[in-house]
Amino acid sequence: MQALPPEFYDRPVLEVARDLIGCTVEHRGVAGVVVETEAYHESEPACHAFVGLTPRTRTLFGPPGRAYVYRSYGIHALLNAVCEPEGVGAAVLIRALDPTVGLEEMRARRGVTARSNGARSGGRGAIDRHSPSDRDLCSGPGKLTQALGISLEQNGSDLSRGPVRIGPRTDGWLEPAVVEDARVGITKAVDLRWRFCVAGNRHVSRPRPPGG
DNA sequence: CATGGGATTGACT
DNA sequence: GTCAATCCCATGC
Repeated sequence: MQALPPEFYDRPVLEVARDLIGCTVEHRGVAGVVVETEAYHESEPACHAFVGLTPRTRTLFGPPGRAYVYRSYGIHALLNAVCEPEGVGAAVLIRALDPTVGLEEMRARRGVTARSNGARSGGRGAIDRHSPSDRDLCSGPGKLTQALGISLEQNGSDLSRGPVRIGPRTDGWLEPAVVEDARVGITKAVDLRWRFCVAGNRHVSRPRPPGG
């Protein structure tokens, strides 16, 4: 797969967020098509970069085309693509994928959690968790990083070079039907409709947008 | 140095 | 629908 060049990300974050729909995210031979994104920009308070340059936001203010990976709620790693020129804090959050390559590996990573494996290993069947349906593999920002094996170590890495890479739209995804909606899970700037989803796609996270 | 708050998920009522 | 898990880091004293 030919990865998108850094210049692709050196544009207004809203444009990139829309254009990333239909593109492919790949990590170590496991991949999926982007079906949901959100845009974040330093000018609005829901963006981490709103507070300015700190150790945490260093990557956000860095060059475009890098991965911004951070820990959410102490548990999940969330993947973003840094956008706009260096010095401007902006990024696209990858919220959901339509799984395409390496589904067995995704099921393995998502099927048994550390907690269920460890704490519940009582007398009988230790591994008793259900195997998630393929719909649950990548239908959320924390799920897809787990399915692809993406962790905080990838923060700052180059999305054009890897190990996490993003490639252009392929056949079947050249002109996806995109619906806009309000962003999910935030408490500030909730009125901005900076969420982009593929209409009708099963792998879009909840809440599903109207018509999506 | 102490505190508080998440760009979430899964289990449970 | 409710709720807890769990860690990084921004903020304030």
